[in-house]
Amino acid sequence: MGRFYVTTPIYYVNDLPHIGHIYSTLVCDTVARYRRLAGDEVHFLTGTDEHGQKIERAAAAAGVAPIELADRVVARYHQLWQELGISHSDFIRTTEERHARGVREMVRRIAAAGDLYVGRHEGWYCPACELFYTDKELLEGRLCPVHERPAEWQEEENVFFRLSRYQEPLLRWYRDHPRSVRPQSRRNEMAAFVESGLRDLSVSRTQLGWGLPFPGHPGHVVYVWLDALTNYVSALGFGAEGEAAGLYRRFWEDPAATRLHLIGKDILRFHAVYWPAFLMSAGLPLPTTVFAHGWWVRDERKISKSGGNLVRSDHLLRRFGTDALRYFLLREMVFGQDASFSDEAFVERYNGDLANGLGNTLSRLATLSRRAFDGRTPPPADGDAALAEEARRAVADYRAAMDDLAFHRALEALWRLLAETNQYLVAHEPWKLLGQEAERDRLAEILRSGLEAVRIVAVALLPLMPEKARQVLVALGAEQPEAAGLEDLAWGSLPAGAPLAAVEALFPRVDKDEYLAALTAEAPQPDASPAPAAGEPPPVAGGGAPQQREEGAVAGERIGIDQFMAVDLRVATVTAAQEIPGSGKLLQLTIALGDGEERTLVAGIKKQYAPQELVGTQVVVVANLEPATLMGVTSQGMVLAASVDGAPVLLRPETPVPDGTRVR
RNA sequence: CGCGGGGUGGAGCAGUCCGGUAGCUCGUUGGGCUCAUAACCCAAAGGUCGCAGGUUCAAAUCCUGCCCCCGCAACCA
Repeated sequence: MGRFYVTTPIYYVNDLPHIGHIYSTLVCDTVARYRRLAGDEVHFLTGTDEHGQKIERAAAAAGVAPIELADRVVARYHQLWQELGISHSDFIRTTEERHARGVREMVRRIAAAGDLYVGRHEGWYCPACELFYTDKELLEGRLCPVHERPAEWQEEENVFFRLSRYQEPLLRWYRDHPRSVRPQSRRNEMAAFVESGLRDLSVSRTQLGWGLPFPGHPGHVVYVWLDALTNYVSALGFGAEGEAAGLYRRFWEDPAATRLHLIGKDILRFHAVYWPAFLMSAGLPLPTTVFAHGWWVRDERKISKSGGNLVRSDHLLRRFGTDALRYFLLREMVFGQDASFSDEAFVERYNGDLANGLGNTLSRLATLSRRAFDGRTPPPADGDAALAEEARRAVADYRAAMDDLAFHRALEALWRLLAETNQYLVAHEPWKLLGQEAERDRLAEILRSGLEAVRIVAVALLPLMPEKARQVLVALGAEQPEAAGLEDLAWGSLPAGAPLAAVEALFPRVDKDEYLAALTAEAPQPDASPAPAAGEPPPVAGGGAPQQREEGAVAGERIGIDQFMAVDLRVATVTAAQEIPGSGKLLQLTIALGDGEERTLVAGIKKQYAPQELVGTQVVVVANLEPATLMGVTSQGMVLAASVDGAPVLLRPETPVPDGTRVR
């Protein structure tokens, strides 16, 4: 019995939700449901981060006010969380007044602690981008890399936070609280980072309109991270008076409460360094644990050639249902590490674990029991001691794993019990006892034991696969599955003589080859989203895998023949090819375009082609492309290649043709 | 010295924090069962745990050094 506060990152609204957001949120939901099962008072927060330049720009591009853009994306989040059965208690938006109030209070306290001062931030600034660039980022002649216009030397006054003052306190926090940052490797990483020295942090911006006004500094807005991170307390009512701050007192100030921030590893530093430092400065309690999970990466093996890198969560949801996706994500990732997603692995887990494992086990037991006992669960009987013991062990392992956020191990323990149940059935062959009146008690004992094991698995699955778990419990005659608690993991509470519904397949088996073939055939529906602007990493967003996207639209608008003809495509022979020192992807090519004209060209094909195999072969190049300099080499054109999952395959004439031949 | 992940039977992975018989899923082969969603059960084959040192009675696990692979970024005009 305790209080448990769990948060997702707040997601940046310039991007639609993807698998990374889904995963972070799903994990939090599972934790929240588990703590509720354990009888804790739980508060589960998620939300959106809506300030910042990128939002402002994206909105301008779309011709709407920033808040309208935010509203749209937020609607998508609400819809998705509903589809996924996310059980959050609250959804905070940083554009809400309650949040602004919390931020004001946070800034006030930090200022009162003497941790703010005004300093200068200076550098090369591009007025068009509204961004500072480092010398390294600028093009030759101090040109903006985006606009190729001269950058201006600008000095900006900023409010700084004395982060440097918290170096030692942070190190002490890591050292004295082994669970402060998890997994341990991340805590080491943060400790090393802090040990290497902390510089004060600029916490205001003047270049930005779309943000919270910085108290006491007209013309400044609050730095997005200070703004965003504060959501974890502002949503609880921090900065409010009386009743309105009740949640804050219960969940943040209560020393006995657990405060868990679940995040993706990409935003660890903000949560494990800046946030605790802000809190220390403001005199607030620190989180109990910041847990950084890994990323989903799309594996390289080509399951669907045209599918690109997208994890098609919407497709999976439609085809397999929420709980199947939940199961896969929770089972496949070793929590804390990276994991790879593939359609093949998904179907295999679906068929092997869900259809064959859980579904079929339930199905065979239910059918036997219905036949033997007139459509009902078995009458009271002794349970099998051996299987009960195995269930007890599985539950113990499950609970230890869940307490440790090791979902993959928790599921493993449950599936081990299912396997043991199947072994138990084969060992006792209840089907041979059907219809033998003398063996009725014996049959009741066997089936009751098997069903009991399945019931326990279902209770344990409530936090992980809420809907399917509930279905199983209802099928087994439970009257109020939603009222279940951890105590129901004990052996022996299967309802006796309850009507046992004919169970249709819980997870209908899917033909793997057919499914994968269908995926390949299907056009890759690009899940249209506002293109994320490149640049600084998204604030509290992240929360998981920055999803890799298939570049470019397959088919955009049509163009006229004249537009096509504007591209000067020509055949050329590679006369020399060499590596560019220090480059991992680029080759420098010299090509002959006929008429004795030679050009230098840079191509990103080093990983697929060796220089010597290119010399003497013909390729197709864009001859009238604006030159560009890459890794110090100026490229006067571009080699054409088909891009297969990002790997180039060169286009070459079928038979040799004169250099300089036009391609059309 | 850019950041990160990884190298464990044929494939995909646990196990490494906290040393003690090397485990799971899939696949293969043979057998069994027939209640169940072509499912379920048993058995077999198959592993120098990347390499080299070190610590230890004992190392996949701890320490040191090295090799290789993969993401991301710098760089795919």
